[in-house]
Amino acid sequence: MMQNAPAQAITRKSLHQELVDRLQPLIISGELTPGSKVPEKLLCTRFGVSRTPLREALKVLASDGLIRLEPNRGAWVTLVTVSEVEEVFPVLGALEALSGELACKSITTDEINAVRRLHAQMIESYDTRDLDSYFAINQKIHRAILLAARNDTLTTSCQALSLRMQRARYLANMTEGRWYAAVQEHENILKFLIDKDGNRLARTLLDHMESKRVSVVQWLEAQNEPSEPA
Amino acid sequence: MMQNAPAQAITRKSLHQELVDRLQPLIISGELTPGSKVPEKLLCTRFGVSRTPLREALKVLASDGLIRLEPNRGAWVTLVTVSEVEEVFPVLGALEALSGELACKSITTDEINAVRRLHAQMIESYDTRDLDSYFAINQKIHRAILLAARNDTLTTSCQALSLRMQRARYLANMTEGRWYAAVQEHENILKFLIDKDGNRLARTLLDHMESKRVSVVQWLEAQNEPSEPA
DNA sequence: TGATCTAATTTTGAATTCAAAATTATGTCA
DNA sequence: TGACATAATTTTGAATTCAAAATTAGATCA
Repeated sequence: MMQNAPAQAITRKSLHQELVDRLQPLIISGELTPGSKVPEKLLCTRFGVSRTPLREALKVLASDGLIRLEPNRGAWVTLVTVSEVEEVFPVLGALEALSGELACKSITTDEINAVRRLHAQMIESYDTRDLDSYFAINQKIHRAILLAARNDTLTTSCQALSLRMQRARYLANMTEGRWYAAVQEHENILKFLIDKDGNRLARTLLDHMESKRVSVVQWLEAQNEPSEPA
Repeated sequence: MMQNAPAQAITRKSLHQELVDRLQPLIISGELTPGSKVPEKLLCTRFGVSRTPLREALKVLASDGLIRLEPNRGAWVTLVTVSEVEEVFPVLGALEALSGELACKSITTDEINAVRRLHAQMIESYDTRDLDSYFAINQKIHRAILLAARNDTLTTSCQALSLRMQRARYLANMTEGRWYAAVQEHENILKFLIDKDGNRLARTLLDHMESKRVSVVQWLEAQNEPSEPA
């Protein structure tokens, strides 16, 4: 069995890690429906692997909070709840603030220029109201600052929590007002980064995250009560 | 096979989770020698399980940074390096600071009193120079504050990073001077918690962590160059 | 009809098996 | 003897197998 390789068969490096990397986007994009059961058999077929490495990957994803394992009942894609958002954003805020602080100490001129370019592109996406592009570039900016902090542990922790929140991100269609405010916040982020003003950058990133939290929670709450028309 | 249960056989709940919980202490205590290979076969025998659940557990521990998986070469117990300590402590500092801030908002009188009692016990351990007991109670205090913050995500993140640093903790036999200073810091921690002064508590926890970082790094560096007698 | 119990089926958890890779042991030749 | 190549052994990675648990389907009876 398993002689003729299926469509998306995997070969390189550790299989379970490869599977973790492949499953994450499926969860974040919502291709695996939040709240639904993880279709173990289907995924095995899709990736052309047996249950053993897939289940190893599920254990890792569970420890990252992207899925939940119910003993003898299988794996379930976790839902982004209001209480989870209320929990994760403050932590993410503290970590991003730290990343800003550290980045100001180690960032190079080239890296600052790279962020400058990303910022310009992001403004362009804002002007043309291209939300997908805006989100993608936004992410890159935050990641660039994170990498400039030169702290792998920080990077890993941030990324893990970000992933969980990205499940909400793709839904959170911002209001015009919030979007404008976010762009203003990013102007300050860029400014303080250029100035290498760690304190102010940290504070701005924290506030930025807090605003995002409010916005995501509002959106989630609106979603949860569509059946209450005054 | 596996009919007659071995010495420490496991039965309840998810086997891989149980194994994660059992392996963590072995790693932190140093019973599994840092830098050495994880003896897969031996552990299977010891816990009376097959390789499948054990290997699942190893994947999870690897994603927590307690072990390192080398494809086709097996699992290795990670060493606590200076660069890792330099990375993890600042992150842990930011998270503990946040925990202090949040704790001041939600902690109950009962919980404060519990911390007060723990503090008194810790002072007792200090007076009798009982390092093991001191460490254990110290941990409990930090954990009590963490729990008072009412943020599971924060708790989980902190615990994970703390675990990694505890591998160093059990070695880091503090100097008399550092120990005294740490106790003073804890006096302030208790004071600001009672006052519910979030800002000052956060700042103190951050400084406390920074002092710890310096102390652990010094100790590690002393360990690494025992072969340079001036 | 519908509630409840039982049997069949599916899914899950974990042991076992098997092939591939790495390690160790052995043999050869300078 | 000692460097190198080759064979035997062990270890690893992943598929398969098998028992236990959960789910579903079907039968029984009020």
